Amino acid sequence: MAARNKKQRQQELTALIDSEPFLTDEELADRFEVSVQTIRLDRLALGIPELRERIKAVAEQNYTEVRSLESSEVIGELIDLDLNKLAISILEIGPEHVFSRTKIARGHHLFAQANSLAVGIIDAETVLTGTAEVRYKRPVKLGERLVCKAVVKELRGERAHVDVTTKVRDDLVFEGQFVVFTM
Amino acid sequence: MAARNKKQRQQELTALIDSEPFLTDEELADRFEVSVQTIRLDRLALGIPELRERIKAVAEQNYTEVRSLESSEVIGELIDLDLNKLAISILEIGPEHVFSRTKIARGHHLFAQANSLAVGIIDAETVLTGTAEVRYKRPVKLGERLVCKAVVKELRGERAHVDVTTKVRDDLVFEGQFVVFTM
DNA sequence: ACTTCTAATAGCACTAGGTACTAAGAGCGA
DNA sequence: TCGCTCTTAGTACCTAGTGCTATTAGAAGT
Repeated sequence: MAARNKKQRQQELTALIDSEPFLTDEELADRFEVSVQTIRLDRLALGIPELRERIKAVAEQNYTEVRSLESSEVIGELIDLDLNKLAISILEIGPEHVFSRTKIARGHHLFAQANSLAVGIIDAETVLTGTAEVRYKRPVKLGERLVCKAVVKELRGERAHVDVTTKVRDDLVFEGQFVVFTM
Repeated sequence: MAARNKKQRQQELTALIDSEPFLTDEELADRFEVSVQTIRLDRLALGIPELRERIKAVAEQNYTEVRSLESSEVIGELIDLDLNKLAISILEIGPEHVFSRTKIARGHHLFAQANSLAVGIIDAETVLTGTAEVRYKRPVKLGERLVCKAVVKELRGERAHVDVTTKVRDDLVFEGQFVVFTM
């Protein structure tokens, strides 16, 4: 690896550990062509914990968060719910939601937020999506907060029509009509 | 903790470590009221790795699973790709994809597989979803293998129409029309 | 040229949570 | 009593560190 000064090395160190948390000080020292001690001093200066703590952090994160993020009933944070009428959820776009190159959110996350809200708004044991028509109005970038609003337009028997709009601040980024069924 | 024989203790040990993998030998010894050495012998006999390896395993699971599940370019396994023409991917429905109560796959996972394929099929740096019209034909259950096929119907300038169908064996479960844009 | 400062390096003692191995005592059936 | 299992104890060693001190290399100031 090319020579660099302290500042640059520390920046790159932060980025590297962020993307590959499973590297020992020794492996890091090899990559940056400095001694292990230098890496330790850098970590100390940057407040980066040791390997085992990093591994533990990743493990604990998964152990609790992932399960609730991907398997929870509603994608995002449910902040208002009036069953069979209206629901609002908020989803903050993090690195796991975006194309790494462009930092633009992948479409299915907006769909997931909207779909799970359209399903969750209906007061029934089992609700499944029948059809959906969605339009992406503008790209959503890393760090933006998606406010998703679902409104029940029609509710007849086991079929419901739900309109969903997603905004960033007052900017419409996504809208869709969902037809969902209860069983 | 109540006294027990070796067999019972080892059974309970397996169960305990399975549900709480973050316990040290010392903590385990306390719980079972035996010496640390006994716990070590038990782990050895049962083939249970040490704490650090257990933590690492949990961490690696998340690190690969989450990245490949949530952040990979195509959701599912890409098994055929003819750019700007046709693409096929396979997604096996696991516990993380279903409503825990009904074991039916949540709609947005089928959408995600279809959407990411519709985007990935186009030969361009940046491709974004414009609109989508999707229909869910029948519920998909835990353990089923979704075979998703995307076909480019029209490609004019920066806009493309992609038809997507998803089947379980020969059974159509999902179909959609996507309009995607290149930038 | 000499001092001063910083960055980098080296060495040592110590820690947690182990592995691998040896040794020894308790309890029990034949 | 012998033989056997189970349990406990102890030692040496390992990894991936922390924390501290001492030393060296290079650049900057005067």
